[in-house]
Amino acid sequence: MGRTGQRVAITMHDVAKLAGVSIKTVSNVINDYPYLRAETRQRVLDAIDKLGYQPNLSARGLRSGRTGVISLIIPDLRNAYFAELADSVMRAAASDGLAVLIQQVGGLRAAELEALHGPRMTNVDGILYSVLALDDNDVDQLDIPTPLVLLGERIFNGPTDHVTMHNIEGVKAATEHLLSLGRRRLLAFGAHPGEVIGSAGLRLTGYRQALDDAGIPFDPRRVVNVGNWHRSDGAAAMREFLAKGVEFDGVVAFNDSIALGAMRVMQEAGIRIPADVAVIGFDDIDETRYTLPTLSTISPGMEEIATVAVRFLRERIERGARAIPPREYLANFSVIQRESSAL
Amino acid sequence: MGRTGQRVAITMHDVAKLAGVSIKTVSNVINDYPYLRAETRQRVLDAIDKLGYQPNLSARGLRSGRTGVISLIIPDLRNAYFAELADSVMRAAASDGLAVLIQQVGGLRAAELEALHGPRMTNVDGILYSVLALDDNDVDQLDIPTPLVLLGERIFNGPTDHVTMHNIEGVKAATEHLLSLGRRRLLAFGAHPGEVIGSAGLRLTGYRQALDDAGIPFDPRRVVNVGNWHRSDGAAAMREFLAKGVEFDGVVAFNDSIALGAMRVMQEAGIRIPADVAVIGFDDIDETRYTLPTLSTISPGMEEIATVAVRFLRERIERGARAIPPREYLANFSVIQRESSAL
DNA sequence: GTCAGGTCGTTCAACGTTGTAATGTGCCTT
DNA sequence: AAGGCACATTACAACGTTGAACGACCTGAC
Repeated sequence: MGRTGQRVAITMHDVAKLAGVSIKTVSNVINDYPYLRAETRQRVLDAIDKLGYQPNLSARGLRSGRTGVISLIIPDLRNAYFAELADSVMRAAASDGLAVLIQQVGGLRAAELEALHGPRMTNVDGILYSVLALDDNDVDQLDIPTPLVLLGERIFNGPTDHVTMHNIEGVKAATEHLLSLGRRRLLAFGAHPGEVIGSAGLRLTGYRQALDDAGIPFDPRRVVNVGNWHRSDGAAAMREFLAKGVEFDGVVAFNDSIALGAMRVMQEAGIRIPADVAVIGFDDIDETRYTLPTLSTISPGMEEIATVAVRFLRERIERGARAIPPREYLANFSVIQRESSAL
Repeated sequence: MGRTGQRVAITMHDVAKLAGVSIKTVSNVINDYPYLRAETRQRVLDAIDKLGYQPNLSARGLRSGRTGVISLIIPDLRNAYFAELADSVMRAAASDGLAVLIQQVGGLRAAELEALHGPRMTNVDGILYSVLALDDNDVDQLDIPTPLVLLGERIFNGPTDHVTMHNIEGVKAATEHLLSLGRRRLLAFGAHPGEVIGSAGLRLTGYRQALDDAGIPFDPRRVVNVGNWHRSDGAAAMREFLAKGVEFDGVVAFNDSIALGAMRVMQEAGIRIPADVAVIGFDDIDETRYTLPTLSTISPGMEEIATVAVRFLRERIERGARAIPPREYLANFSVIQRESSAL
């Protein structure tokens, strides 16, 4: 195999010679071409077995234009939500025989663009892109030849499929859940100032809708900004908020990680959960089942999102990147009540 | 691009024509061939820019035998330890310009073998393999033409590099730490019956060595088996153990996840941590900093492991899979004391 | 004035596979 | 008996790139 001469791999030629057929017949066997005598097929399979032949995927990729690999662009695997998303996507892809190349872009604009436009995109059949840095103004950046399916809340009405969750309705239901417990002074925890679209913007809208519907006045002092959505950011934001002395009896956190960070800080401060403050998060990541107290949350239907996203992408790969008009899919969510919002 | 005619990509030919040079010169520009007039190089770069040319990685991979992709074989991204490992590996690889193809094998023997021997291995420059299902008896399965570096505790003395952590010494230090607090009735939490090598076997050895050195008799009743090492397994094992009524005042858990599951169950049962029972885990996953109480643990030097593993692999890729005799590397560990074992 | 050696660019073939089209077979139909 | 059709296999070229080798030009040294 090139360069230094080491690694001389077995090719179709070797198999063909051993089986006494043409190289194309070997190819036909591998690709399940129907018109093959059973005896010929068997002879080829035996030769493949004997030599331990494995098709060269680079060559196949070059010739056929298909690599059997899709890429998944996400900010960061250290974030439990994305680790779980990656897991779900990989399992959905595996059942279609697709491998997944994960590209961590850390929420950096340049890195996201590179993943979309860089050379690696020539090497994958399609891209699953969980948008974080780009927004609606960058829609033309999505006009690439590779089949593409969007995830996340940053871009709606893009030129291609978009699979996402009920952000507004989910947080609205979360808020209503805390209201139903009699809590009235709820924090919106995780806002991004000025953001309208995007997870933070949409989720804040859900919070406000629930308050409006219940006839409870909106109090901007109870909107807490949290820049990133890791545990440590939630902890820091809560620490700062407590220092202000604004009263509250419930927290609607915009994701689980910041809810857990905040919970930890509240407990340090002697606040009892749920007795003093009820908490609900968003995402239903695994660890919410094992914290003390366990965390109520919104399950956004991640498995469904992963399955549908891979299916949409596979359809675009098979029928052509532009052959299908853009689709929008919203997964079903559900409210999971646990100890942090028990009666 | 093949099949259906859509996606006609720009190739070196187009660039060459526009720049008025041969296609090989374009290749030379891209590959930083030194003997190029600055003016020629610029002309080519301009043409590349103008056309938006991106090299076809399948073709490059076929011709040169290098794809710029390494694969990382791990059991499961839902396990925080492996998600963090994957993150560290990907960042280390990215700084070498390598992409990472993660293969989740769920600890299944067949899946691990497929990842090692299947066709995908023809498509990657090297493999980072975190062994879980195979063991010392399978060493000959590792005799593959692709450069390979092993992680994990299942296979020592394999035919290739092995990068791992101080399991015995780490748990020994963890045990000594609890002993230094005056605790004497320590659980070894996470054993696998009969296992000698492998994380569970080695870590149990560390626990016993610490007891021996301190002259404390080993009590087999305080060895708790935990089949898998997810939070839920730790929770279930602790629930079962508490039912037995065996007294204890410390828990040496063989990883953080089961420590957290166990901690949660103990707290439900009214056990105060660390007042009644001190707890220490292993791995130093992110969430141990945010639980209540925060979890003391052994930091196994994961960043170092990832960096060294990628470096070893890169060296094997560059110099040939067999050109380097097997190396063994053990990362430095440290004891991280947090609230769960505070005085 | 010649030659060695560095500089700059080119030609050619090959990596291993699959799409297209063609070539055989045999059997059934008319 | 000739044509038609389903089956079975093959020859050939091409996918886009890079390694090997070579040629032409220039500079400086003797």
